[in-house]
Amino acid sequence: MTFQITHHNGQARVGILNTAHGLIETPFFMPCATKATGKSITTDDYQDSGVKAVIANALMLSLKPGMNIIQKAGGLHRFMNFKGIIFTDCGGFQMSRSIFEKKEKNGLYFRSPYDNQKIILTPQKIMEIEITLNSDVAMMLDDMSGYGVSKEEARTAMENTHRWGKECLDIHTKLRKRHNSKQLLFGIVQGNFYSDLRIESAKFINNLNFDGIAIGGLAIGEPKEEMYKSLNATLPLITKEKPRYVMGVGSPEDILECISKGIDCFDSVYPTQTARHNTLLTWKGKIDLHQGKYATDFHPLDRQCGCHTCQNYTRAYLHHLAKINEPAGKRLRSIHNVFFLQEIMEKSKDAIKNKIFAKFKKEFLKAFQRL
RNA sequence: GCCCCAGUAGCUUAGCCCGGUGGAGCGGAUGGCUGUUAUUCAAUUACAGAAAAGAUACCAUCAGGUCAUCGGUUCAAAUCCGAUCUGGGGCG
Repeated sequence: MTFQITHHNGQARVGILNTAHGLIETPFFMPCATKATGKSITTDDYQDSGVKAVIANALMLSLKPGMNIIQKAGGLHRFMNFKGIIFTDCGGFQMSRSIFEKKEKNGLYFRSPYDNQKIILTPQKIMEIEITLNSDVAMMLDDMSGYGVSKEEARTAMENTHRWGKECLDIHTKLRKRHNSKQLLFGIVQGNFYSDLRIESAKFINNLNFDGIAIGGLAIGEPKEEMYKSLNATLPLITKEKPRYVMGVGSPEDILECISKGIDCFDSVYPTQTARHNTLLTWKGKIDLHQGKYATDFHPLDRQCGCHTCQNYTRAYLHHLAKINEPAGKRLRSIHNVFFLQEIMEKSKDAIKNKIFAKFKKEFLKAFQRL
């Protein structure tokens, strides 16, 4: 059995996802390892911070170091020495980046940022890449339209996503057999911020035989109400038996909100990117390390935190590292934020098991707004 | 005692010559970062390519100044004039 729900608390649930590299309890949060590493943070740092799963990017890895090197290394896990579970994203999100050129019915066209080579990402190609990476969960190729596009554009993107979804599924089934792989394949719901498209997409993707269902195209700069509106339109149409994944979320507030709606998987650059920009997450709110008041604050970032950074360094020291733009500071900050998010997930799971998730969420949000 | 130079925001400074109520950078404050191509500089090596892209030292908003002091000239002074104070240098 791929996924089993073990506890319920309202819509929120705890479950177990069974993958080629072991079991993982849901809900869980994956920090990014886009290019087979976090930015300014290592695989070890992730593991020491309690990270059980990361998400890497198939498109970026296929460009550098390239598939043959990862194949020679014995797969992505061995290459980056990660002992947990790896999701691979397909590259659909990179449509929002400047390397994206255009899309056709057959796939997405990119330019390599390394050498300007033309890259065509088709369902066939991306499935081959992801099987070769030997990640635990592959994401199908999707067409992600940006925030604010017209309904026609959103519909075209959704239709591409649906067509590619079916193709990915067929190709993946064959490849999985041929490679004797246990890799899972997740579908992605699109539909932009049009509720009727979301509903149509949710029905379509949900009816295909994916191992899990992701909701894509959210957390891309839209107001929160828009995001929740799309999410609310989508969720009732997605089977409760499969793991549900909201791509790109995010902030502690959004994650807790999504958990309460029954989401099981998350990924985001949020903890690491904000850490690099000197915003630290604590149980009492966000800290901007730039602020002069921390120059003489010889307490840990968060007294309740058990992370490597809080166990060993003071706010004053971290402020100093921030002021001199020392890369070591980025690492220490990233470690803390990543650990913090893992703690939120652990506490959320405990709260669901004890049937007090709503209370936990309310108390967290109250405290988190305090600073 | 005499002569020269300097004094503009917490710091570094633009403006002064040719008067029209002060700009910037750093620093400070408050927000923001949500499926991460790309932090900066220098050097070396290898590879790719020959033309794009523009970020992680980012973005947005905001607050700091009786322009050393006192006086004069003028419709108007950071700006011109005089004196004083402070700091630096030189000569006795």
